[in-house]
Amino acid sequence: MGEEVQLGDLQLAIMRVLWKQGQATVAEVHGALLDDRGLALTTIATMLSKMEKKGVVAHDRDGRQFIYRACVAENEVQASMLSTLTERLFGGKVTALVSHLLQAHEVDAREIAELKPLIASHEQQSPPHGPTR
Amino acid sequence: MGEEVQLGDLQLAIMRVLWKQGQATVAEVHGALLDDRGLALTTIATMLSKMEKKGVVAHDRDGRQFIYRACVAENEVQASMLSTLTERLFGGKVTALVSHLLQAHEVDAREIAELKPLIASHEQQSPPHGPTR
DNA sequence: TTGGTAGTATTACCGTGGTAGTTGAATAAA
DNA sequence: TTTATTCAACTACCACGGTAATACTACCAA
Repeated sequence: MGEEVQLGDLQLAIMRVLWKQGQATVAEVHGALLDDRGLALTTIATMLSKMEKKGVVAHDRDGRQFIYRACVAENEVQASMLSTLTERLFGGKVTALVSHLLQAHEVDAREIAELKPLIASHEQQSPPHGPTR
Repeated sequence: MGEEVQLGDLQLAIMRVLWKQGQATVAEVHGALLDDRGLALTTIATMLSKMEKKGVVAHDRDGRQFIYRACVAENEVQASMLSTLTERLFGGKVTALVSHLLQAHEVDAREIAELKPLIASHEQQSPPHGPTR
């Protein structure tokens, strides 16, 4: 592990379609993003090409259509990008990140209520795995 | 508010120096980053110029030296970049972000222990401030 | 068999982050 | 006063994300 996957905004949007759909043609991805972004179909196609060169997606063909699928898991990308951001922005301290979230009112009472059981469920085990990095 | 400040890796590193120091000359910033990055002094100077054009730093002069200082608060940048990432990666759901952190073992028992009081202290008040965005 | 259509491939362009050499000006040293 | 040094300014690249027009190709229909 440790792929260091960093994706841009459009790339993430495309990945979200593939993650949700499992697989999709260029036209399907384009359709899924059209309302929010109104991009040309060739833009999506070009981006998918670049992403394939990068190794984050791959395609099979069905006749002349390309069927794209994700090659990296959502978890993986989340982990990679979030840890990069935590490093750059909070000196690698996850607690500093969460602390900021709370301080900045980014999370309200309802969300705190949702969080508490989540934390509780992870409280007891969590193996002693040394320094995070 | 709502500045939408997005900074790159080097830019963040430079900002951290300014945030810590309060202000610094080009040479001082360069010195502070030299061990980790070994960049040319002109690289730092160029970057600071670009950052000034962008409005995130400003300078006064002391003789011929430039004294740079941050124009955006650390909190502000953290909020902006984190919320962008949360939007792109977790569909805007902060709870999904935290949930990922826990699931991915990015946070160990010690950190959870640190987090609990933080959360508790924000549990009661947190003004009814409607939808976050 | 020829022409339209659907779909990918190629090419191009912009903005920005990152990196740094070269130039020019002002000050300090000789 | 001339020279050397120290800055900042200017210029130049490269990579990459994003955006899209145009070119090519294979299939389908008339």
